[in-house]
Amino acid sequence: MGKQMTEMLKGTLEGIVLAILSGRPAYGYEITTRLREMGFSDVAEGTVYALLVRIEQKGLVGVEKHPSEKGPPRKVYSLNAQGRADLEEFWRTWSFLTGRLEQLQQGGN
Amino acid sequence: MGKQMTEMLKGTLEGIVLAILSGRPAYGYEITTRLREMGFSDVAEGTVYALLVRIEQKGLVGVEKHPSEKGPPRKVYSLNAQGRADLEEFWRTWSFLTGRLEQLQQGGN
DNA sequence: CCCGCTACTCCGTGATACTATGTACCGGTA
DNA sequence: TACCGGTACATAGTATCACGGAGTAGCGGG
Repeated sequence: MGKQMTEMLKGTLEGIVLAILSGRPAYGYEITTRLREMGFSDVAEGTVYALLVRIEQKGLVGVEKHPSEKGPPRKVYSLNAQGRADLEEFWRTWSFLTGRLEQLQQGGN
Repeated sequence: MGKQMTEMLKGTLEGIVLAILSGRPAYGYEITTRLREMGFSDVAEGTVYALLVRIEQKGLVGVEKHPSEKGPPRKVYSLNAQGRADLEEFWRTWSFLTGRLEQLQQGGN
């Protein structure tokens, strides 16, 4: 995708990852793969790892190390209470935004 | 609104302004006011002016100076062909994103 | 023995919004 | 007159976030 998508993902990607984690715990490489499968084909790996560090430092997730059969140990992230609260707040902000945009798209300005 | 909104607006605000201009030409101060009325209560004035300079330099809009009865002359921006194309591209990117997010919100992950 | 996949990390860059501040024009009011 | 508030635009500095690119490391297969 283009530059527009890159900019639009700012602030949204974090919510997307939180939403993914709300389903079940996951580790970085897995999350990157899932994002790619979803169609976010050029989300950079480094971006995802940096984001995970960020939400960990914000205290939105817990981390556990699990050995992998195929490489270095995985850092499995799981949403905690604060993370769930943050996700809800994200959805509120998101729906506010979609509401306004929908209005704009229908020529409602 | 909070910091989440600030981050989410990155990349979106430009589309929003283009959408506003697609209705009819407008000048900076007016756009800021309209954004506030829409609920984007803390979009900074400086942000809007910087954005307008940006889209002008990208060649998405035309500019005309009109005198004002109440202050300095207004710089009235109007969408040109390239701006309309950019706006359409914005809507495509936006609907891609909303599609994925909708899926995620319905626990579809 | 190297290649490719898995898995994580880090540094520098670019884009964007915010804060804060400044300039300037105008009308109303004390 | 002097000042204030609303109109209107501009800019310098800061923070955040995604990307590009490179590096480290474990593991299994040709």
